[in-house]
Amino acid sequence: MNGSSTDDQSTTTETTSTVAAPVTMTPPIGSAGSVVLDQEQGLEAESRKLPSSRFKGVVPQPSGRWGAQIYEKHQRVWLGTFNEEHEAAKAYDTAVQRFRGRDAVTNLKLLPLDTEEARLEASFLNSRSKAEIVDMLRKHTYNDELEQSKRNKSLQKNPFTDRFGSGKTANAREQLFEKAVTPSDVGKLNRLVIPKQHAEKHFPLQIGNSSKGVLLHFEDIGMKVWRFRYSYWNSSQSYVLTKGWSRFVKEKNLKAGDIVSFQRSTGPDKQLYIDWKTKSASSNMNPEPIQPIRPVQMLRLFGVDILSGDNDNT
DNA sequence: ATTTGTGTTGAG
DNA sequence: TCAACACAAATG
Repeated sequence: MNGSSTDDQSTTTETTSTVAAPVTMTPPIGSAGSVVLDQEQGLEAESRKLPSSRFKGVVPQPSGRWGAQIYEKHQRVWLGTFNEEHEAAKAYDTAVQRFRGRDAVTNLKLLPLDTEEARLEASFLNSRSKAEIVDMLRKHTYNDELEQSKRNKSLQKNPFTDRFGSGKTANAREQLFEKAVTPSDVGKLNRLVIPKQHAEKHFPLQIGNSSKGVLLHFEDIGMKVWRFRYSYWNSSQSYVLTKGWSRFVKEKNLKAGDIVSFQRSTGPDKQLYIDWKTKSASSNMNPEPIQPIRPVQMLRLFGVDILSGDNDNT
């Protein structure tokens, strides 16, 4: 049934190949019915015994392939069959993270904390039901769907048309507020003053945290995450972004009068976003654009996204 | 004709 | 919860 195609799941060089490519020790010759296989470690008497997998959630198949399964409430959930043992292990890893959370024990998956890849995949995982994830794994389409999700996310992040055009919020992000930065906001003070009105409305501080401050995560247009310390300064009775702010000013080459804007995801994740633009023109006028936006690429992505409608999501 | 993946059991 | 085993159901 799934003999070939849709094989592009892992990063290994496993290309599409039918069962006729047995690189491993498992001989796919004939089904494990009663075929006697000598040469196999001299275990003639147990020739029909299947080899155990060293991976959790992975079981051998009589065909020589590997099945993946996970248990939930005394019940097995089948995750599909795979040509390679590690492919099945990967499927289990994905499933177990969706079923039991980020801290679940996995077989192979390194847990690159704090990387954008990890964030995107975590977001993608939770945006789908368990059944949907299982379906993707069984059909070997999980990686494709994940990549497509990433593309959509990056499109969704592009606010240029929205904010410079009509200012309407058609995205899954809501505009919180904007501020024209002052000379001191981009100067040596290394801090951004957040107007009290907006600060108290959108970034409320706990009573205990007001002096100490909290760490806020913002994502920019290039999906780069910025971490700013946010606190209240009693001396000036103002709310400020301090640690981390100067790096943003430097990288974006912010000048006095430029506009910084803050958004927040309308979804349940409450992800915060930060962006900027020059006073009277688009940010493309930046002499050193670190994250150059290419309208051409954006359009191309749009086209691909719209045209690739061959998914059979339930 | 093959292979899947479910039914089932027993160990941990 | 987990995998080993057997085999009816599913698939080609």
